[in-house]
Amino acid sequence: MENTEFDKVIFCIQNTFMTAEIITIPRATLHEQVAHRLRQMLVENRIPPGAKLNERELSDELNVSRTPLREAIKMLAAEGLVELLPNRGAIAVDLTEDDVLNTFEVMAGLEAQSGELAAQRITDAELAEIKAMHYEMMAAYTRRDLPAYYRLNAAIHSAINMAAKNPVLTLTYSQVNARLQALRFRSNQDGEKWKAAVKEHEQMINALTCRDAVAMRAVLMSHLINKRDVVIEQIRATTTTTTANAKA
Amino acid sequence: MENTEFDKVIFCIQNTFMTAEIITIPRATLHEQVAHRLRQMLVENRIPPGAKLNERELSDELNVSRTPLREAIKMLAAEGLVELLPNRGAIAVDLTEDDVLNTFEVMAGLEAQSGELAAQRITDAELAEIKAMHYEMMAAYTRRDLPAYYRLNAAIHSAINMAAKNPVLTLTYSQVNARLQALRFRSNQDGEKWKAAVKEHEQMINALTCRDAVAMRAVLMSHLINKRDVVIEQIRATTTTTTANAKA
DNA sequence: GCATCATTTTTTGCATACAAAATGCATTTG
DNA sequence: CAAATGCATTTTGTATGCAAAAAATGATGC
Repeated sequence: MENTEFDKVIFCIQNTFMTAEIITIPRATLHEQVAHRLRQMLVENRIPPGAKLNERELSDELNVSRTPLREAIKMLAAEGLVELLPNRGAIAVDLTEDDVLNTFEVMAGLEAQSGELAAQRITDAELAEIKAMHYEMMAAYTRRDLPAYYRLNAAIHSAINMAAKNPVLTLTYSQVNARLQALRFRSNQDGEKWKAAVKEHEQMINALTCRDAVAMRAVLMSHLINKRDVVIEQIRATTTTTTANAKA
Repeated sequence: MENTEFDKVIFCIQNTFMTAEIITIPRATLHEQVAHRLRQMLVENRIPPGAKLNERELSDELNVSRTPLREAIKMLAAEGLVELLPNRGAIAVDLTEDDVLNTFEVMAGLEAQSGELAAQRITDAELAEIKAMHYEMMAAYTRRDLPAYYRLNAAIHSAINMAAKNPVLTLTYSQVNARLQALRFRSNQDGEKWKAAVKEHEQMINALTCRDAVAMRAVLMSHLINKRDVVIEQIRATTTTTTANAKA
């Protein structure tokens, strides 16, 4: 049920004449590699929201023919990352404020359930690892190292998800989350919100330690609501400039 | 964000000589139509779980070339209805008992949230319509009209979903649900479970009328758990015969 | 008689070619 | 001068063809 994907693996072999040869071994099929790369480009805003996905351009850029590219685009459409306009190709999703609100509402429910189940099912080893990451994250916070903070934050949420021991939940979560990644990529929280987020993380660790499913649900619910507010603020602040940009 | 799909629309126009001409206007692109038809075939078990999707056979049967067929299959793969085996094509998902348990767990969370939000947001008109469908369903129950019961049951759950006023939730719900449809298609509940399901539906109506979000969550949670048990029982009962069938 | 290996056949994966639709532009016309 | 229409170009959608991988078949050796 899980779809593990990798980019090409570069292999170095030496023939009898000692001239190094580099051959590429596709780990997965071409359309899966393309889908993976497109996902990255979308999340990193290299393809901005609302932008058209020109098949010829992309196939040139990615060095594949249009066939696997189109297959990849169809997958992304099913995942909700791009929108398919009949006879007019695909565009990167451009979420309205309502879309973002609705998506966060679903995310909150999924995270809450994830935390609830994790509290019931987490092993001591898993909990220890999460605690370790939590302290690393606190270190990043005190140093105001935002990139490290984000990385650890994502890792912790992922670990909680794993502790819930439900692959379907994990998959559903990541699919819904994917659409928000593009937004979060550029989101910076101010000092006050950041402080609150850290406090919530401490509550999470406590709830997990006590295996308190109810508390865990409550904490994650409000945690997501705060995250939502941060993103919405960002959108409101940048919406005037970015929409003008996206149109161009 | 919503993907409405239709089959071909048959159009009748009369030319100046009064000879009726019939032209087909494809409402959606070919790959979308194919995806729609494949979905149906999977849900109705016309393609049984674990069966291979032979591209040539299917393209002959559906009268399309392999290209749009392959694009459709990629979409279904992203939706989780088929599994892609590199260089070996696609097979219809064959859920293990664990898969079913996990999927129902997620479904329960989504339904519960859906009900919770519906209790907060439902309009009087929507509630009235759901009540009407409920009474129709009760009629079908007393007549032991299983097909009508199922149809109304699905309609009610869909209506509750709509009342939650969150398209993202609706979409997520239907995607996760799609994988279970194939199982439910052949599931028959015994008298005792059926009676319990009907009782739960009455509680749902009450909770909705009182706009009691907490009660709604609780009812839908246990409702889904019971549904899960029915399906699991079915699987256990038929697993020996059907697996032998699927292999053949 | 069975297992292993080579060969043939089938099937998937990808690229290219062609058809249809949409877009942009220039010209024309009111 | 503006709107509309027709033409050219671009872009998407579908079909076909070819190459590589997997499956099936048959032959050979033990």
